[in-house]
Amino acid sequence: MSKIVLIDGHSILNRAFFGVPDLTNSEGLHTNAIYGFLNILFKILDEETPDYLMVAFDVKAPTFRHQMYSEYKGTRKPMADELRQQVPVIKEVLQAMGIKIVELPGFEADDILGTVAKRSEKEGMDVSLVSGDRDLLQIATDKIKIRIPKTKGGKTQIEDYYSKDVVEKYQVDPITFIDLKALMGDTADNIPGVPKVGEKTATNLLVTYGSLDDIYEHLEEVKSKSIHETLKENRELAYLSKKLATIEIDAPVELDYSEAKVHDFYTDEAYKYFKRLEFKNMLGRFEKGVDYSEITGQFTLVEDYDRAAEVFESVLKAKEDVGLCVYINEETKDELIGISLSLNDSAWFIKKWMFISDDYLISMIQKLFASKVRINTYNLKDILKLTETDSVENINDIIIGAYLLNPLKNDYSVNDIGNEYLKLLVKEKSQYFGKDKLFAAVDKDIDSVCEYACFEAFICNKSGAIILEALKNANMLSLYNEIEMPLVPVLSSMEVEGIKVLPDKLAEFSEELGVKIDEIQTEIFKEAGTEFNINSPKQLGEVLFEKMNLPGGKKTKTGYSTAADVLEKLSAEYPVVKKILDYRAYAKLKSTYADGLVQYIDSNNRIHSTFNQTITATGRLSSTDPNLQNIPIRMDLGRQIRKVFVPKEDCIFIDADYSQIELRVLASVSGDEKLIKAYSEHADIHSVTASLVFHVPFEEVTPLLRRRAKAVNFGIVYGISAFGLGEDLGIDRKEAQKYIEDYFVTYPNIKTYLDSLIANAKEKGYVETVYGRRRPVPELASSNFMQRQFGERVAMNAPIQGTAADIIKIAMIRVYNRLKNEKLKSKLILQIHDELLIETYNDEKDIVESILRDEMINAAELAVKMEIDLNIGSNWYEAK
DNA sequence: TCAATCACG
DNA sequence: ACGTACGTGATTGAT
Repeated sequence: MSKIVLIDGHSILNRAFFGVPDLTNSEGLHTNAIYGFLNILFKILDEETPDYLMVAFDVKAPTFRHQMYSEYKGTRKPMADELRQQVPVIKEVLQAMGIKIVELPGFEADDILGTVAKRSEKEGMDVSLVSGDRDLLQIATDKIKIRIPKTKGGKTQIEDYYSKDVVEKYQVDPITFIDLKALMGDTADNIPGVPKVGEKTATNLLVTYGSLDDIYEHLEEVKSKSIHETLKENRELAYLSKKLATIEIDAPVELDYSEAKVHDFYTDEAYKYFKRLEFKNMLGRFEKGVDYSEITGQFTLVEDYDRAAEVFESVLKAKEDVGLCVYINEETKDELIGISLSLNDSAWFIKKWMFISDDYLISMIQKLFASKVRINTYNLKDILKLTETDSVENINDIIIGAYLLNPLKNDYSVNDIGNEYLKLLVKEKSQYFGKDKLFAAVDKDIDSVCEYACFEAFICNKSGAIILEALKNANMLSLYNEIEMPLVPVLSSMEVEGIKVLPDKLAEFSEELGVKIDEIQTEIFKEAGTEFNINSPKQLGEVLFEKMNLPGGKKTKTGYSTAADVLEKLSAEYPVVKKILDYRAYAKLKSTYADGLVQYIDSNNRIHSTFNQTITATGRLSSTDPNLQNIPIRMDLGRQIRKVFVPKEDCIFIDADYSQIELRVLASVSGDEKLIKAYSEHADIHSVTASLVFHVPFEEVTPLLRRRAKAVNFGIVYGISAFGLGEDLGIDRKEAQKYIEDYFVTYPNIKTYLDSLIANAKEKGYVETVYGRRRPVPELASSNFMQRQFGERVAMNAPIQGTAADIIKIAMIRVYNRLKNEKLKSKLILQIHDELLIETYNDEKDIVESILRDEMINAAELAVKMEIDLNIGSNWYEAK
């Protein structure tokens, strides 16, 4: 049986426009709706493999509905400019792809679609009708499927409705669905006075009486007086509304199926459009990929012990690379589902089952890791938690390589890597399993699990060598082999160890904060003369700036800004504002820290954060679930939280942090003699800067001048701007500009260095750290001034922040290896960008201290010596 | 899901 | 004339 897919062009474009965040190509053309439309189109094509395809659009000309009702303005709202621009472009793209577009003056797209759907059904075809508009549900039958895509944050989900699904969801059949819409009046917003009853009432009426006609026939039986009245008064309008909502299924469409036949859409002409629109991740579709059917033929499900043993034997003596992916039960977290292996063009999914136990599988992975075979894997950090090995020689982790090659992406899934490096397009996980987790899918649909897992191992394996080659070409092989890969077991261990907390103390904090919050809230309500949600910036803004008439205008898109810097300016004069700031501080502490951390405490009273190695643009780590890199410290109130983080029995904390690592990096890489000299003399760098920049003798540098110089130093590292510095210091832009100029006169090499970074970035398209880590700076090529400015700041900041990140990573590896090689029990448990925390056994205190000093200071050989501050304590508050 | 806010380096 | 400091993550309310 053949299948036709019909697409409601305008409604899908509309959906895409609102579902996809604003996108602009370098010509300044808005492309988000086109992008979203094509995403949906491709998803449908991949899923359905139809024989025929058509896209219908509305035309501007008046339709029969206008004749029926002169005020009719169409069922759709006027279009935003950014969307309107995109309509002709998507049509051109579709034409270039050779996709049939249907338009019919006098009719809306709905009518064309309804007509074609019904006719195709008669021809004996299966019909898929894709629309964002629920009005189309009236067309559904058991052969006509209405598909309603929803784009949420870039991901597309599709709701499917056959006639039975309409009944299930709305309790009425597709034909009666028109009556439902008519009663609710939401298909004809423009008609004044349409009887608007709610969905509940409308459904009840229809379920009780059958149809709109039946309702009016039994009008006297309708009990509710108000509903009765509305219906009675608006009878005519209800019927008009119904007529307008009814989709024409016999429009004079000239139908030639041969024009709609599905063929190779990936033409050269279309390719040019995709290039111009800058839809890079769609370009893969235009290139000849690996033949999908040929590969899946060599995927094998292994559920039998002997067979598993054979597979292991063959991969263990392999001369070529072996791909490995490991699947862990998402719920229990420490149980395997199975593993996939790949060798050449074959792959196996070895399911945990009977004699193929967790222990067996883990021991086999260990054997593989210990062998001479080069393994290409994915997310090694989690695998190491199972195998408890920390030698990563001969192991490639493609996620690490892919991140180094482009740290700006937010998707490093196996699929995405396959797409980028192998031009291989395979089904998404959700296309195999929907919302199911793997541990559930393994029982429901083992064949899909097998195919999915085998593809992953296959992709790991095939992309491994390509990624290594690309790293080599980018001069990042040593960064990869000597920093990023050796860091993997370090992070793995840190996550496994976790950090101990005192749950009772945490609860005590929460309690105290709760009391305080209640007190302050009562006072605020009293002073404001009204009760409202202080946590709602919207409500707070209204209370402060409208009801209480405080000075301070709008700042954000949505209304008044109530950010701390705005409120601080008011707090001196208005005590209530001070209280709001206090309330905020307490509320933040309670929700994010005191209460927020509780959910992460395990049975040993330890919290295991995740240290992400492939998130940041600069090479830093990030910490999530929970984030232990932003535990309060700046205010003493918040800092108290650190008292709940404690070392385990027989241990103390040793905390060491680099002193001004970024400024030292800057001094070193810029080669500025004055700065280097100041550091070599262990001088107070901010005071030195103040003295030189503000032309006062060193002894006469006041705290104010020092503070300003410090802000300038910070600004330099961030990629200075007069506005930003001015904002930070509360001085005007002119004065800030003067500071900056004077700074550059004082440290001319820094100016030269920063300029060279920008020039270099413009030329090469990226900046790099001392250790070769790259950050692309595409913003520098933007036609948008703001974007370019941003690009310049990024070009100045990334090498500095990134080099500092490289250095502490080296220190972490060295500290970790020293602890291990010297058979010490103490463990590295946290990294906070320039700080390391070691849970140190009392009897190892001296040696750990010396290891930390030694390895952190000597991690880098720069023109400026590194210094660290080291503290010891019985909780994290004391050790800092 | 997004925007606003605020915690950290 | 534009409208900004660099890098992150969690919580909240509003949609």
